[in-house]
Amino acid sequence: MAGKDGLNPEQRLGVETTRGPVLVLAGAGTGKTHVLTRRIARILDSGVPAQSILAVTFTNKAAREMKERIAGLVGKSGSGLWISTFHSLCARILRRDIERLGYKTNFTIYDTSDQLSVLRSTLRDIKVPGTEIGPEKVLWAISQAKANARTAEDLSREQDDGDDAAVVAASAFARYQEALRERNALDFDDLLSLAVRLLAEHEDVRRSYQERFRYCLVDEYQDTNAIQYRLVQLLLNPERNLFVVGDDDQAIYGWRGADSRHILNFGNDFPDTKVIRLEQNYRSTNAILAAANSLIRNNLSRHPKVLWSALGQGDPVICYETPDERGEAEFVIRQIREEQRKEKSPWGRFAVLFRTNNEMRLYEEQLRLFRIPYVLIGGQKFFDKKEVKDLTAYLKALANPQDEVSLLRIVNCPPRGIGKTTLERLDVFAVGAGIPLSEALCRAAEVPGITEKLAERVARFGALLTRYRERVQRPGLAGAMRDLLTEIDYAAELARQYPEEAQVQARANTVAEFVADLGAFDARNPQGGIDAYLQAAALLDEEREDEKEGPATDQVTLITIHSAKGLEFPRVFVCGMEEGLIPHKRSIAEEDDRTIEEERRLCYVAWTRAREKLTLTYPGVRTRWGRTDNALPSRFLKEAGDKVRLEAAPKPGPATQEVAADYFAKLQGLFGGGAGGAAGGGAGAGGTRRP
DNA sequence: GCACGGATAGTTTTT
DNA sequence: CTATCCGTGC
Repeated sequence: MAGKDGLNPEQRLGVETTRGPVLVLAGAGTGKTHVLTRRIARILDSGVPAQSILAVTFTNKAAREMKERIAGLVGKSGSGLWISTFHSLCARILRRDIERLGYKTNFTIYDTSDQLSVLRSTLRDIKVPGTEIGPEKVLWAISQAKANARTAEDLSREQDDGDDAAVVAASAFARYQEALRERNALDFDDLLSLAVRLLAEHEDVRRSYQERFRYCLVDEYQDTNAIQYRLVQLLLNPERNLFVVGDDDQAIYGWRGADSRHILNFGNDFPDTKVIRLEQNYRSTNAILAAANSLIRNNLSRHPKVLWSALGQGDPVICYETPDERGEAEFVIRQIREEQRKEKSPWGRFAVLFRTNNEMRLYEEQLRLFRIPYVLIGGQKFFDKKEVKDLTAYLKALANPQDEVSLLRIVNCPPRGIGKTTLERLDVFAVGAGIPLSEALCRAAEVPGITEKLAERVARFGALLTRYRERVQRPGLAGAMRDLLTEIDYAAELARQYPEEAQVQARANTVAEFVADLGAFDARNPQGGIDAYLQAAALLDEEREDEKEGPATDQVTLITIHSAKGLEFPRVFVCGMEEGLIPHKRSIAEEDDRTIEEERRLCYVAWTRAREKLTLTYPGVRTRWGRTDNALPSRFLKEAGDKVRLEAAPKPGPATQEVAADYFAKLQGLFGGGAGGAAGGGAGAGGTRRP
């Protein structure tokens, strides 16, 4: 029952309660972003300056959306608001005062592969006895520790559970951290933990932020981890105008250290908390909500809520069993095709949700077969592509001379004949002289054991870096990059690396895109600043495809449940509703109620993405890694009781016979008559990929 | 330094 | 099954 201000009574309470601690329990689709943005607008209206308000989100997308919606509400008076992700907030704080922690302000942000190469060399150094544990697992444990606000000492004190990775992590942690510091580099977790350390240890810094941010708002509070929780506490001043929004039923990032106890115990942290429950859902039909409600009721640790909607009963939720996973994909895509034709429904209304990325392959195949436009969300990110990594490594090495990881990445890209032995000698020399490796390159002639010819090659590379190091400090990054690409003849390097012309072309396009991205940055930032660019690049995952997208794009969405959180679609299919996937095998193995509850929440998130109609499917048998196993319907289907009907998927009727013939013709066309070939990778029949 | 072959592991992934 | 990583051999 919305008032003329467009708010229902609970939402209005959330908007108007601007003082003191407030917890908004916002069920799926209950308009929490609406409340957040309206509340910020209200605070601004009351005369509070924009720079006194801080709103923190988890994703860039959420931050962007919030900014846009506030701009729509208050226009220019919203400028000066701090609306950012946890990570970019911390990067901003650190950029200003990180020197107090022994880093320089031109620090580099390391991604996972950079982290791994640091860790690999750390592990090599300490040679932990009898460990065949992959560095990935160790890195995972270290990251987990940082997210949980644990120090290296905590970790070595706690290694009781017989987890090998944790034991190795305990001994490697401190040295890994020191290696990062030597390289003047931070990993993603450090952005948070160092910002927290800065605020905790330096009262004047803490004070200045506390005085500045008189109103703090946190979105998706159920996903905060220990370090984020501490950050929020440190920013809070005695006024404690803290407003958190979240839904404990949608906490699905426990495996990354998120702790839903933060939202469950918020009232204990602040005994005078005002709790507001948003239970009116504006998204889904009651058939969908009834199924979701019956499911989530089975979780014990939660704030009880029951969603309802005024949108009518709607179509029943049905779960279809198909013979196998191929039949499942065929069934779902056939369903989409028929509905699209019958109801003249745009493709963009449909989304297919999966537990894992690799389930999507068969669906892609089907979509291509029928020339249906689709978008696959959650594939390889722009900044994860090899070419982009190579080029950013150049920029990183130029920006931060201590960044050895990036330097080692580019030293032989393209190959310069500088081998392992040479690099070792250079390293020994650098350590002895107390200079960074990048500087040692220029003095290769002084390094013992390096032949004159080799030394010249090394020095030439060193000189190249020195030259561009100066250049990138000035504006015009795109121009610098273009010249650099020409100078190192990166085009030839691509041709050398990839035997197929199409591959070379695709990679070259990515490179062009990267240069264009630099150009866009130059335009936005006339003063230049490579440090600013790299920081933005590390924290913003580029969604340039989105800009072009607009209303013209009309495509079916294939997406994992995790990335679908926060999104909604009129017509949703959730596939692979079987034991072993939802809930996942590894969660079942842990036989811990908490993990099974998280799986249940994941399922809940999936189901509540649907506006009009929700359909579930699972295959009777599934072939995975060459092994065919019977699949059992997910326990969650039974938990939903009669709110989800179980049926066998109907076979294609006679009406679809002609389509089947067409299908076969296309199949032959695709494989050139021979069956069983590769479906052809890369961008083909209109499928697009986006981060 | 590079190319190839064998071994290995494969849930989710906001930054 | 397949993508990726590591080690070996040239």
